[in-house]
Amino acid sequence: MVTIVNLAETATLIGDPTRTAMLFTLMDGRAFTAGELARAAGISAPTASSHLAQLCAGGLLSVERQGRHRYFRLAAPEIASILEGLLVVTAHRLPAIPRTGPRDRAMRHARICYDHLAGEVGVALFARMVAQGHVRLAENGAEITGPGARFLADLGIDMTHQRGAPACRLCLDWTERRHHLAGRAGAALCRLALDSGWMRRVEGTRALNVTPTGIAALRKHFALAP
Amino acid sequence: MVTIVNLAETATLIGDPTRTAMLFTLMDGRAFTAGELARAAGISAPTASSHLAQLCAGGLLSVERQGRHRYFRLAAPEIASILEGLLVVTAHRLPAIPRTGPRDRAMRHARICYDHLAGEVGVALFARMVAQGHVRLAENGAEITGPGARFLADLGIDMTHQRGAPACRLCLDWTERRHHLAGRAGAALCRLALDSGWMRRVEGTRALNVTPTGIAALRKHFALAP
DNA sequence: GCAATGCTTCGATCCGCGGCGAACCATCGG
DNA sequence: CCGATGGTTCGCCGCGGATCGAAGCATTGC
Repeated sequence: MVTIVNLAETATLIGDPTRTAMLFTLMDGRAFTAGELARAAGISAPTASSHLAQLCAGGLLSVERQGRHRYFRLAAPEIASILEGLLVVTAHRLPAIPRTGPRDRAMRHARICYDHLAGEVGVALFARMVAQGHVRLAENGAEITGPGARFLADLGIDMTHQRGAPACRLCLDWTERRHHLAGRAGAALCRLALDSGWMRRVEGTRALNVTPTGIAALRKHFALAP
Repeated sequence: MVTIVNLAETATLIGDPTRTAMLFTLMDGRAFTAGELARAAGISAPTASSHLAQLCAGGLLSVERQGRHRYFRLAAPEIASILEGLLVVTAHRLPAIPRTGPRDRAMRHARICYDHLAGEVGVALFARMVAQGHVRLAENGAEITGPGARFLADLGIDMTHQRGAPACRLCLDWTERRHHLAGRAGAALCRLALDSGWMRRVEGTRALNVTPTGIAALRKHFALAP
């Protein structure tokens, strides 16, 4: 019975207390970095790396590289169901989720991520573009729609006849744990925001201050409340 | 934190291949002696005794003394649900599953899951009951409607004035990846199918053979084509 | 460029646990 | 009583895996 052995492997993966702690941390559906999960489980980075590799190989976690970070999340909703099912046999209690991310409010609100916008503003902006049909989520990332290209052109961003880096990349937001827009389009929007005076860099950090001009522009072009 | 450790202990209990084999043997809802489980798992009596003691201490099995025999069974229907759920995740991880062989075909078509029907027949039967308004999907599982209670009464199943285990539970089907009916109603339907000669157990497995009588009955009562 | 940060690999250590044989206890048939 | 059968306890062995420190690789920030 091959299936029995495989099932036992899956259960063994869940069975280690350290790995269980990691899985529990991930049970809210967000993604966490390897270091965050190591701290959450109270183990060293090497041990965490080993555990995470096993969980990925076992199909319980999926991983997304982001610069020097690696974001882990549950590979499927069924994983969470299994954990809840196991809870039926044991006691019930909500897991403690570590508060992570920068303490700086400005950083949370808006910041530069590499060459594009991140934080609450970046995530909300991307969500609006998807909702308005300017960006369509695709199999391997996202793509700009016809109306989206016209919308960007009105803002002075020409996305046609360009090659090299992909136009749209999805970037997992550090503080929001949701995707924001990267790639050439994301970089262009970030340049636009800085060049138009919508946002200004805060000296010495990656944080961005949204100016009154920016608040008005975000409301006008993206129907975003401040 | 305590719950995490307890949950990990439960998963570890399931995680040993030998114990998994025992649990699988017990998944048809019947009780087996320690010696039978030892032979089924291919281990010596002392080892089996140790494993069974652990499974009982972990709340996965219950035991019943009868003379010099000790009969073990799954402690609760939820245990079977967890095992099936783990199978779903494990099967999801393995893309290439050998889906051939007559024994596997019979298992996929109809089988017993603890005390109720599973497989294509079990899933289809539940789907028909929902479509016909006999069962209504609810927030936390499902419930039998008024017409559903009358329908079951016509089949000789009385679901009124009973307490204890819930009437309707949903169980995720291992092979179909959809829900089938568990709980008291599911168990009653399974008993009906066996007692009425609709299906017969295949010796040594959880598979069920649907008899010609059963095919006719499923068509008549549930409008199910074979 | 260089330093700092995040993560992985390697090597070594150590503990837990599954496995069995032998002996022991419990129950049944006579 | 006495053997036969079913199960458990005990002692021991060996392997697997969890852990960490140190070193190495990759990426970012300045």
